[in-house]
Amino acid sequence: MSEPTATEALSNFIADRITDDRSQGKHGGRVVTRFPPEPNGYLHIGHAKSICLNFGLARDFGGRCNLRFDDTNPSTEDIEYVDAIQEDIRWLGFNWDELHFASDYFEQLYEWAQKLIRSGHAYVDESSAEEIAAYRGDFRTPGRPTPYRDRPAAESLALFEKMRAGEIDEGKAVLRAKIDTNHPNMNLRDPVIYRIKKAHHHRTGDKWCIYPMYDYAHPLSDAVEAITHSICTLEFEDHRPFYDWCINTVDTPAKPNQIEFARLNLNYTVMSKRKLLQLVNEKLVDGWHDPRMLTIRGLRRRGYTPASIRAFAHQIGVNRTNSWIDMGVLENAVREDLNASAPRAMAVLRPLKVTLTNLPEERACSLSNHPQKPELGHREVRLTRQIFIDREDFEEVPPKGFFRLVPGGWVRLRGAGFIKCDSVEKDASGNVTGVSCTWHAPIEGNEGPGGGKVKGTIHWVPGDSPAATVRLYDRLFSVEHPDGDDWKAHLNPNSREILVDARVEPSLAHAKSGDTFQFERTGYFCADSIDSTPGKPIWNRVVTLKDSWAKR
RNA sequence: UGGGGCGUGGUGUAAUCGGUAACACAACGGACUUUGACUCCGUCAUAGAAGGUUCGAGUCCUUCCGCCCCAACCA
Repeated sequence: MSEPTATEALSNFIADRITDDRSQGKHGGRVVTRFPPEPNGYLHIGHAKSICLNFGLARDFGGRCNLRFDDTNPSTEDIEYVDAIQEDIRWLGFNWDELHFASDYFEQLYEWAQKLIRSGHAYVDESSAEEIAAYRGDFRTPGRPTPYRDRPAAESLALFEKMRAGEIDEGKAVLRAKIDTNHPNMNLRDPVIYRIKKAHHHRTGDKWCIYPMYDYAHPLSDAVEAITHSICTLEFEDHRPFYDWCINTVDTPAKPNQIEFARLNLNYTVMSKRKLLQLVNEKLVDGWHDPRMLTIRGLRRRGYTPASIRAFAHQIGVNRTNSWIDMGVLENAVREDLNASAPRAMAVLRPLKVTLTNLPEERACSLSNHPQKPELGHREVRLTRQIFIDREDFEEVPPKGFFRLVPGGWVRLRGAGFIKCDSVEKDASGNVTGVSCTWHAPIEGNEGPGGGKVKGTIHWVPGDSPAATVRLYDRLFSVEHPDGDDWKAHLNPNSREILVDARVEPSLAHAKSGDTFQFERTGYFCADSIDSTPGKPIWNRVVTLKDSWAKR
């Protein structure tokens, strides 16, 4: 297995900063990161970037990395996701040091909120959501205090207790941090830190009916775990002052620091949970694990390897610039990994019958399982009197530069000698239904049967090869940036083509779910983990091979 | 409009007291090849713009320009 980049130490501005912090003795020299997903959806390639960053940094600096579920909003979260997320992280090849849930800290968070109230840093506001928004103002309108801002701490304390006790209806009161109602940074205009939600929580059940907001729960959860470097995406940048406010005002023993980086943008796909959910709900794809989805599960089923995703994350780097990564970079990462590891086999996607008129008898041909890895051995493929080749490897009137099978020309048969097309059979409407060829045994050296070099080599399978279902996957969208209201109109109608009469080498019948092969000259294919049946794998195309001929 | 960020080739990432613009992907050209794959070789940027400081600036200063984020009781 070649995995040169995935184990290489991370080199980016965050790693630099950690190095700095350590040299200054910050955080006692410790490095503790965390990956904090909200369990309200499945992980996707964008999360993979964050996972590789957080776990990678901990690895590189001999620190630790926790998995913490940010489960502060019971109305959107579900246990289904917490299980799936853990499975996906492990599959990617990472292990967390500690597993936590923000909900484990609810009691502590509540006490800290009381402390804030007592010290005059928080108050219960009984304004409605609309009123709060109105009083908050906007970029051009100054914010103002609501009538409840200066109520006595004791009153807020009592009301906060009533909120917890379920004696106040949803929407009738919230706890707000008391900072500055007219701060230029909107996030500091007395942000809400607790709201009433009479919802069942997947872990705490009905114990709570008030839930902390992310902006309050996150920094304090980090502090509880003594996280040193709390890495998040750029949109939280102007929340950082409040992050620091929480840490400093509550005055937690640990003082974690938030560092932001740019989230991953990939073209020809969508990344937001909202849109992915919509694709699933509207059945535009076959669920979260559809091989076309860039969810971790989708990628896994498609045939992407963990190493290839790690290599991709490493290659794209980390910085604070909003940028778009070309889908080709991801595709190239699997190609590179699979080229090194996947055994070779032959499969004919669109079969064309070829009769070898002069073949005396069946012939056993020995083919290498990997050109660069002799240790993977050889396999036997029978050359039969009738074989299949791919339709696109034959042209009756070849374009210039075509060096596959043509009438009267020799072409090499992978591992099985040469053939020359003598005649073409057609149906009534003129479609080619088969060709007849003269076969010639393999020849040592560079010369072909007719003298001179034979440039082309094509793949083939025996005439009695079983039919197999092969699914050719392509990018989900046909435009680089599917956005706007009509983003779904840009779904690629050809993102999946199902071939039910492909012919694969008989040996492939024994492939297990998840096994991946390179079908020579066509691409990498993975035996589907859900739809395959014993002895009859269904093949998913992971990615094509590069094809400098097709480009012309 | 107030606040916060960002701007190096087609794409992404580097160059950490200012000193010959590096690496990868893509593209193009070539070599090799029983996968038109792989591999190998070569070509491909003067830095958002304009000024300034300096012997010398992507790196410092000034002024513009462009793009992104923030006005949920979401995260």
